Amino acid sequence: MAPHKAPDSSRRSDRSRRAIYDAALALVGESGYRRTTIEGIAARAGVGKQTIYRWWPSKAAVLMEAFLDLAARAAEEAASQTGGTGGQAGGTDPQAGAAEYGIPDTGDLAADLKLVLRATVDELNDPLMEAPTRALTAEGIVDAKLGAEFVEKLLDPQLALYVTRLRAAQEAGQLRSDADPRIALELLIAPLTHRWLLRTLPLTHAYADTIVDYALGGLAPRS
Amino acid sequence: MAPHKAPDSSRRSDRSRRAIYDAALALVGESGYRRTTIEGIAARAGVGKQTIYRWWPSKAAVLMEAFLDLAARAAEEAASQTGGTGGQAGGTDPQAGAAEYGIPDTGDLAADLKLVLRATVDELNDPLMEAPTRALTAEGIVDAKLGAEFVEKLLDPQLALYVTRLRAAQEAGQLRSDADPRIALELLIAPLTHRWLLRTLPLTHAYADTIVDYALGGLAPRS
Amino acid sequence: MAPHKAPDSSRRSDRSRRAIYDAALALVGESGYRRTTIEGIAARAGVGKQTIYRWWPSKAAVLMEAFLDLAARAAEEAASQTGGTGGQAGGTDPQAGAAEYGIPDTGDLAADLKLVLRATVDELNDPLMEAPTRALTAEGIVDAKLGAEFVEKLLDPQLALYVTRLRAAQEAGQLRSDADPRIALELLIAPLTHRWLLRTLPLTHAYADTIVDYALGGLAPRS
Amino acid sequence: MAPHKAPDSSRRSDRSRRAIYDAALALVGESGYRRTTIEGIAARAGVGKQTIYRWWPSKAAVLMEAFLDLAARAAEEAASQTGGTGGQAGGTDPQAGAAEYGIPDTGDLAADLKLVLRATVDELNDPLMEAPTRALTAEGIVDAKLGAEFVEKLLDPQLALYVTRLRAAQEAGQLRSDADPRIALELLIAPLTHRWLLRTLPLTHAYADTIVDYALGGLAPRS
DNA sequence: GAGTAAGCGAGACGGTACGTCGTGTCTTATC
DNA sequence: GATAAGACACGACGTACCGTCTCGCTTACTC
Repeated sequence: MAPHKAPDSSRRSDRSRRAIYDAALALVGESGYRRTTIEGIAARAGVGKQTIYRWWPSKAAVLMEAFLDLAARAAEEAASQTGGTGGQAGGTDPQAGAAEYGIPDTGDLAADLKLVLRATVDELNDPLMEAPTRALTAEGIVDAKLGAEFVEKLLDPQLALYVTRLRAAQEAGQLRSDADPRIALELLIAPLTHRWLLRTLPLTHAYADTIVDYALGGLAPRS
Repeated sequence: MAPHKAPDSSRRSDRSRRAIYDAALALVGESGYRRTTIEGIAARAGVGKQTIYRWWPSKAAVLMEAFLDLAARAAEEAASQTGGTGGQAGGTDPQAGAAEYGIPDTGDLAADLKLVLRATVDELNDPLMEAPTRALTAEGIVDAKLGAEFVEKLLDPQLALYVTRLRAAQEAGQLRSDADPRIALELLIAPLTHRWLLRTLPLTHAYADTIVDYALGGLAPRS
Repeated sequence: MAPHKAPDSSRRSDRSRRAIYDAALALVGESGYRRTTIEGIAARAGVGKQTIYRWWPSKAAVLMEAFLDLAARAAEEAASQTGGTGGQAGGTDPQAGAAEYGIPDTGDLAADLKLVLRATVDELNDPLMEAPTRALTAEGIVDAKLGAEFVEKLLDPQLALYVTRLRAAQEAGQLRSDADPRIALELLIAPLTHRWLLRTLPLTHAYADTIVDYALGGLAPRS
Repeated sequence: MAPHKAPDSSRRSDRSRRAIYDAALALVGESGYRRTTIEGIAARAGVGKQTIYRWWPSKAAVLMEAFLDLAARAAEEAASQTGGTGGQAGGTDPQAGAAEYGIPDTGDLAADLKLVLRATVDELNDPLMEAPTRALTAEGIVDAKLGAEFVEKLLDPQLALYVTRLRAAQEAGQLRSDADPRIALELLIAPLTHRWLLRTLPLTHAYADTIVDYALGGLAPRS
């Protein structure tokens, strides 16, 4: 393998890094991922191309970091506004973003899930987030390495919140005790993702509600 | 607007078309979609570049058609082996591919679904199909037009089979009468797609079975 | 060796070739050879970079050809004006340029040489020719391959004219019969080249005359 | 204008300076002037790039100084071996190098010139000196400022020796009294330089001898 | 059966972006 | 305060493909 002598990150220019994040997100939003080029990002950020190639292996990696940074900043901002500790998740990890404040636990599982899934629907339908999220997801589907990073850094932290909430529901007797929360959560999340990614049918609050109802109640007739 | 004078498809070279299909699929399988180029396909197919540009608007479109052709040929072959009449779907449409023969109806909904979903799992895990399917899906996620074509030509025909089977189940009293089959099906299909696309966790027969059980039985405890 | 599959020169675009010549000469004249870039030439010529890289191995090679072409066109023009028959040199070879019409032979060797050398002085002092000629010469000094081409295509044809004239002088008894014309000519030419290349002292008509006198008469006192 | 605040040369690191000379000469010898880079010199010399930029304006200037230093060291060595005062040139100027010991004066002008010109031929043919000398000369041809420096520091001191010897010859009646020594010398030197720079024909001792004979005796037949 | 028009293999063309290299400036830490 | 190290903005390098174009050639269809 290429040793490639890693650059000295202590001397890295923060100014350039942030400018690159901004430029990358802006360009992807404006022109789409395909038409966004590294040269374009560099030009827009007022940065030499080499500064990008020095710190990132690919355009996708730049976008990924920019995206993570965006989420982190959003979370920080949210934290400073609400004054802090949301739910059960420890507040120090900036990665998980807005979702880190956990899924509420009012005692009514169905209601709590609908609340969260409706929020997810809104987020997915947000035109600002759409372009970069789609780009990143699509890239991850084709590039296994990037996909793994995407899952690890963005998806898994969010899914963990569901696991937590579902376990609590199990203890409260609102979820079958023999159900695997990790799989149960997929029954809830996957249909939304499916519609969003493949654009088969519109993704609405009503749909989210229906999914919760079907998943909890089951498709088979209750005897 | 120049109407672009559509070429006379009656004079089209079938030999070239097939060679392009083969080259496209082979190259995507070998080097990935990204590294596959139109020039590369033309060279491998022993074809002029213009012959590709004449008939297809994009690399993705070439791959899409190659893929549809592959599915059609596979279906044809399957048909000639089983002697023909599949399920309820009329056998003349080559598009729907292998799935067109329908979901069996033995009277046991759960068993039938598990059978079909296990087959889907196998198909998704088939390394031959993996690269082009992923490439096409990813492209469709970013390019709405292509995505629509993908859904219309490949996905919808398959989903229609589920709708048919689920409606039958409803009439047989094995599915809640108030359930929308189009949504119910997503509860079953989406988790598989989710795992496959995002590679979160392994996609196995056991997982398919569990999904069927959870979806039919519901996550909430039976009273 | 790299096979490199030579391009099909019969399909070459003449328009592009000439545009490249013009751009190269103009840029070298305006900004100097150093600051002239292949990208710049391509842009100025309205040509893709690859069109340059396809046909020439280096910037120097482009300039060399442009220069030869310039000389050829100048010669052609001169020919069409004077109506043709120059001196003893056959008029069909476009390479040698203006010099091909030979060195006059009035019977007075010294006068003839002074005439020609004064013309050479003027040519070397012509600011239009200066930049590209210097660039080419300098490049040839460092790059032996290019230098050989320079000598073969530009210098040797001119020197041959001197050989011819000096041989005639020998027969006329105006040049020592034991003198090698090829070497004799260097005594005449080299001092001019020397001053021009190294810029030691100004290069004037008087200097040319003096060189002829010294070379013919010898530096030693006549007994 | 920023006067560029000249650095304090008293604090300059001699160690670095010499390392840079060595690296520059070595690299030019190994890879040619073109492929030699300032970064490469710095790396090879174990020196920061800034140390080069602080003290020299260009790559050519570095090489020029390195070359002068080389000549000076060679002269010093020669001096310490022969025990000292060579000819008429005062021994304190290190610039002129080996040539400073002057052109011998045995009374036989032709023999003395042949001796010196043969030595020059050998020096020009020395493969060690060839690369840097060619590089420097070529650079000077294109860059007038550098060329002037080259002439002033390297060429003129050597030519002055010829002037001295030729004047002596004039006084001894071996050179026409009306001949300008500065021009006469060019008749002798320029042909050698010409062959070496342009590589038209091989540069040999015999050639040097012939040049002396032709130049002294003249090309015209002696009456 | 000759004439003609389309598709075809081939590949040159004007371009855009790639990823790398070197420039000359600047900053940081060391001596 | 000069130095070794090296990040930075910049710009050119030479390459790979893009999508368009023009060449002869082959292959139907038309008259």
